[in-house]
Amino acid sequence: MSENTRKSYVSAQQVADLAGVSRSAVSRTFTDGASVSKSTRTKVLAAAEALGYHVNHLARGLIRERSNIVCLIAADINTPYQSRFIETLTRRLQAADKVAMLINTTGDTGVEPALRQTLHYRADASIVLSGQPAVSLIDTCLHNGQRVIVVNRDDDIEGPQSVSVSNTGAARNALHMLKRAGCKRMAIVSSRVGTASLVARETAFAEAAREEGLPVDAVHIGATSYASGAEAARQLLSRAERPDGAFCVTDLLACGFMDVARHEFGLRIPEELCVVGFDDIEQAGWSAYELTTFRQPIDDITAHIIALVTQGPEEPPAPPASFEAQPVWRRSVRPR
Amino acid sequence: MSENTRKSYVSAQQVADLAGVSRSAVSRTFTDGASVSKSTRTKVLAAAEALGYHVNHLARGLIRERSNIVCLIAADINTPYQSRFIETLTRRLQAADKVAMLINTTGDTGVEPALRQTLHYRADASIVLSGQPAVSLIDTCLHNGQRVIVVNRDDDIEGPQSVSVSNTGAARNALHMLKRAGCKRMAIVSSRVGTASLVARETAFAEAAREEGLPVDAVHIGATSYASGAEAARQLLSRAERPDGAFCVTDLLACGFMDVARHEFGLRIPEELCVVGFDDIEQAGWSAYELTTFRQPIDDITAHIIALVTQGPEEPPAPPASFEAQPVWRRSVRPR
DNA sequence: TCAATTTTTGCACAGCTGTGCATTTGATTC
DNA sequence: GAATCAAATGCACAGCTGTGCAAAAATTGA
Repeated sequence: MSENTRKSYVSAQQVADLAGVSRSAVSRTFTDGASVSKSTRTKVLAAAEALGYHVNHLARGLIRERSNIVCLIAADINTPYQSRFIETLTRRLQAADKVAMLINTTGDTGVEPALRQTLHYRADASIVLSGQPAVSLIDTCLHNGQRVIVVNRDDDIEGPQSVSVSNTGAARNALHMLKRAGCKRMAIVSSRVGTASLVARETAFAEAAREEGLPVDAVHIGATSYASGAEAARQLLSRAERPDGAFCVTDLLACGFMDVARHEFGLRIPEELCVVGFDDIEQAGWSAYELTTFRQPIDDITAHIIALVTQGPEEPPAPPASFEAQPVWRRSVRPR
Repeated sequence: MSENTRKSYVSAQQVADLAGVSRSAVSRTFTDGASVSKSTRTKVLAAAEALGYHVNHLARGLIRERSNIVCLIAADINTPYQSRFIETLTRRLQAADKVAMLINTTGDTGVEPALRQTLHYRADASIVLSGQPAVSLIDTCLHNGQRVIVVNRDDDIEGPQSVSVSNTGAARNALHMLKRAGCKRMAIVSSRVGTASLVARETAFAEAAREEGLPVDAVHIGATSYASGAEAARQLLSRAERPDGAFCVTDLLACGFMDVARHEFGLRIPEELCVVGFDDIEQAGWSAYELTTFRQPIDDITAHIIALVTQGPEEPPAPPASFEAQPVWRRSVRPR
């Protein structure tokens, strides 16, 4: 007999029948602020418990304005920085009674189909953590009343809310750290991926170096990964005039860079080579690295994102928000 | 004039009106295998493009059996192992035309409300990556026709499909690795979190050591994290008779353990201390660690999960699947 | 006890789609 | 040009819920 009940989900009508009330009463029992008497409420709850009823949020989203679904569009989810971001974001979204749909744009699926997917599911908002969505598609989203929040992209796309970390100040600061440590020849370690924030860090650092009259060598290798940082070190450190100060635009690159510098070139850090990273991923604090870097204020950023997501549609769009990355002094740069 | 169109989503009816066809034609245009003439199809597509129409998957899920939503219930998402798992899983789910809902059970939200959430959204399946869902709730899921897939839990819960890595064989193998390397005093580094697979690894290792007549010291500290591994090293290595071979039930623990062993106790690895880990996270391959460990066959596991998710409801449930963790030799254990 | 007021309840509709069925359109054949 | 058949189309219903509105019930006050 339990076989035929297994077929499908239990609906509010079945609960109403069992409880001997109308379906409206069931609906009202599970709607905050609706008017139901105590006695029917308990009857309904008992019937729902017995049948294993759960409100169908898909149908509810059909009626209401909000589906309570928020899409996260991200690539390189297994990266320490991204995964921490996603962890924090999902936790806070849940606290705000939202549920996160995670769309991975790593493989063949680009950002476009991902963003289209969010429209299919009537998401309240889409948070773009990586990649560059086409403006036309963003327009479609906004046109359909869906919020689009773009994280860490400096480019000023008209329409979407944007949240970013100010890269320039921190990158300039990085140069001055290295200069004060006595470094004479600078290096920039970056990837081929032309992410806006990475490019911004690089150019700000290079410009500051030019102002100070310090030579800069920049390498761009593959993805923004440990392996790329390692390869960059092999290229940079085997040159005749090797750099003695390196700015890695990402901590992950810095880890690879430091490992090769130490284990393949036998260099001591920070005595012979100073390294500055960016992001303050967990590994930066591991005693194998003790990396001096800049901390992305993930708590502040995510808090602001949550505010954007939960604000009413009539409120005016907030101006692009920018947060400062704070320096974290460890031991990969010589003290003054 | 564009202000009032911004209000809400565009529906199939609007597209039909603009294209001059019936709403059914619109629906059929976006349904695979439905019968529509070429001319109306193009008319509909043009109108849809002009209005920015996207099929409402929420309403579609109301009609069809499957919502194409798959829920991932996970904790410690920012952990290297979990994030890699999630990355692979989301990618493959998307390739199978599913979309992943990520539910984070790290904070105050436990597994129970998470699993209940999956019922609310009529998920096709729930994949439980962490935590122990109550049997009654799993029953409710199955009763409602929702698949539940439990990953890496050894306990035999009746009902849900389960996929796991066989821990015992690998753990016994770990002991023999250390024994062949000449280690005399064994240590087990684990956490207080009594995850089934961690406990299984520990007990298997301990039993194998007992069979070989080798002494074993086990420590359990806090979460399964780098910091716990570090603290474990401080406790174990300051003892009078310190161990010379350590089995860390997780690579993350191993990283913390190795760092403290080297930088606080000045021990050389593998000359004075051999370390074996588990999982083969990315950091295990970094040259700061070169950790000998056991690789979780994530590709095989996720492939099997996808097969479970996409199989028809009438097919018989597959038996619990178990995969072997393969040893990965690096340099944290002395060669024979 | 009765009138007035508030609370509760049920009805019916809206929200958006997929699909069976009958009907119409178009093509093909003689 | 008529007949036959396949393909395409529109209608109407189902699927599950939230909510305005009117009716019913319960409460309050005198």
